[in-house]
Amino acid sequence: MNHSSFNSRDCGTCPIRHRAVCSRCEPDELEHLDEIKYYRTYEAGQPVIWAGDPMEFVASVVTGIATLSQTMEDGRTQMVGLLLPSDFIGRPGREIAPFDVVAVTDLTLCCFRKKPFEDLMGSTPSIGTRLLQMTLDELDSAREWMLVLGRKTAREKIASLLLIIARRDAALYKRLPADGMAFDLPLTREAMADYLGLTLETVSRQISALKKSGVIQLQGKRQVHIPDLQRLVSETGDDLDGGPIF
Amino acid sequence: MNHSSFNSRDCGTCPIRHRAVCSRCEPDELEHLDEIKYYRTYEAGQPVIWAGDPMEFVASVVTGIATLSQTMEDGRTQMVGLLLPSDFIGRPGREIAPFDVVAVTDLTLCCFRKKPFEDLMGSTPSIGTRLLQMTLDELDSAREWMLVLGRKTAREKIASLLLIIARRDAALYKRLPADGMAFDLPLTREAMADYLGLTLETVSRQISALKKSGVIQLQGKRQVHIPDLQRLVSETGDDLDGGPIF
DNA sequence: CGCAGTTTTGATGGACCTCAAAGACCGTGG
DNA sequence: CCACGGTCTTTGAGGTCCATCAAAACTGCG
Repeated sequence: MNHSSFNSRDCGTCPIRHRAVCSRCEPDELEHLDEIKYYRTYEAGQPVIWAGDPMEFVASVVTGIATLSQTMEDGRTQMVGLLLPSDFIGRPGREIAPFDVVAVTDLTLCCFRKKPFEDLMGSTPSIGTRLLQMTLDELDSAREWMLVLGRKTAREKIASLLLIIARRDAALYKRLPADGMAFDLPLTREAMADYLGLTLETVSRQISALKKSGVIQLQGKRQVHIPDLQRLVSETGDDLDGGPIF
Repeated sequence: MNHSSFNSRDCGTCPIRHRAVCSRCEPDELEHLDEIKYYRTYEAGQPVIWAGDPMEFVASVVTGIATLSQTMEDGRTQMVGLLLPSDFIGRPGREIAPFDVVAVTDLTLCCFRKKPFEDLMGSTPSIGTRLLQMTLDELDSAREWMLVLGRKTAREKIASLLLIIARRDAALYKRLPADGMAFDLPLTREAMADYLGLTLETVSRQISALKKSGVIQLQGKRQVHIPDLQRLVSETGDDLDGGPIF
């Protein structure tokens, strides 16, 4: 995957133009956003914000992946979100960041200082509307993930994560997820463990087990091949007839 | 606790007037809402919506408590939210309910048919703004709960739940949570287990253990007394110096 | 090659689940 | 009043899944 930084400064050619918080904006509204936006880049592994820090800006992920996570005093950590291109970071009306944000791959953000963004939101309903829609979707996703964390077995958790990544990967390339698809795992075993509420050893063992039973195939440590998507779905424990896979 | 149904039809005396989705509305805006609102009541235990059902309305909880939950085919269930007075049910722009909603106590909802509500949202920015704020708060809560589900021990989970209920109970009566406070547990052991990702037996055992070590005292099965709030906080595993308790 | 970071694999133990039964609580009806 | 049934809760015994501790294998890189 190519995570080279995003160079264009033109919203018209922006890769997340049609999905991000600005996607509902008219050309004249976009101009206002354009005036106050600026880009920031982070290398893989770099922190973007620590929980408790004051947040001077809000931002959209343009390219790359970041994680949103929480850490307890004794070091236990739980990832609470995976931030992909078009996802929004920060919230209007909050001074302090509630969670850590860390770049997993090289990362480009389209940033807005908080105050000007809030002002613009007041005068541009389409931004608030879109942000509400995105936030409601995020809330549904978070609640679905609560089922994974609270009730699924380690094997089901791994299958659920693989399916999510497969779907997002397919969406990124504007295809439907299908049999025979392959994708890169953008996360280390430890990051997967933090997402799933497991240890990295358990993650490794369950991935090996899924490989052994033929649900997935691996090329190296990170490249995953799905021979039978329905098989993977059934391993998640989710309802099979719950509508379309995507 | 008295969950007698809410009788008044006047927004001015509505108990959730200052916290619900309508809290930012001006008097004239409130009139429009008033015209399209209607009340529905449910008895304890009754379902409000099943996941997959079409949703004809959105609503605010006026009195009582409801749960938002998800169930797998084999019966494993996970509660994903606790709906208290002023909380909002449903979302504009979605046809199908993603989760089950069940009344835990007797429940009164202030309902709006979806289409008129959406129309009103378009012309009344203060509703959308407030709904965005509430949704962002809900999202933060959901993410905090993910840490509980993914990383906390059974004992820490119980303590976390008791603390949340203690805070909400204090907020309801507009007091600060304090030493010596007492409150009713509105949930059965099974409902607590579904919230915490545990079995009801484990919930029962851990409550007994907390009682035995003096962190809580019980009057009957449902009345809880907290002799030392800091003690309870420290049992949650959360950061102690993380700002005010409430 | 040697080293650091990541992943795999193994051995062991413990936290929590499962199955089972008894006890507490509460409303109903004899 | 007390017996009765239903629901909720507690307690016990045993098993299992996953965490923990430990070490080896793999990967990429100077």
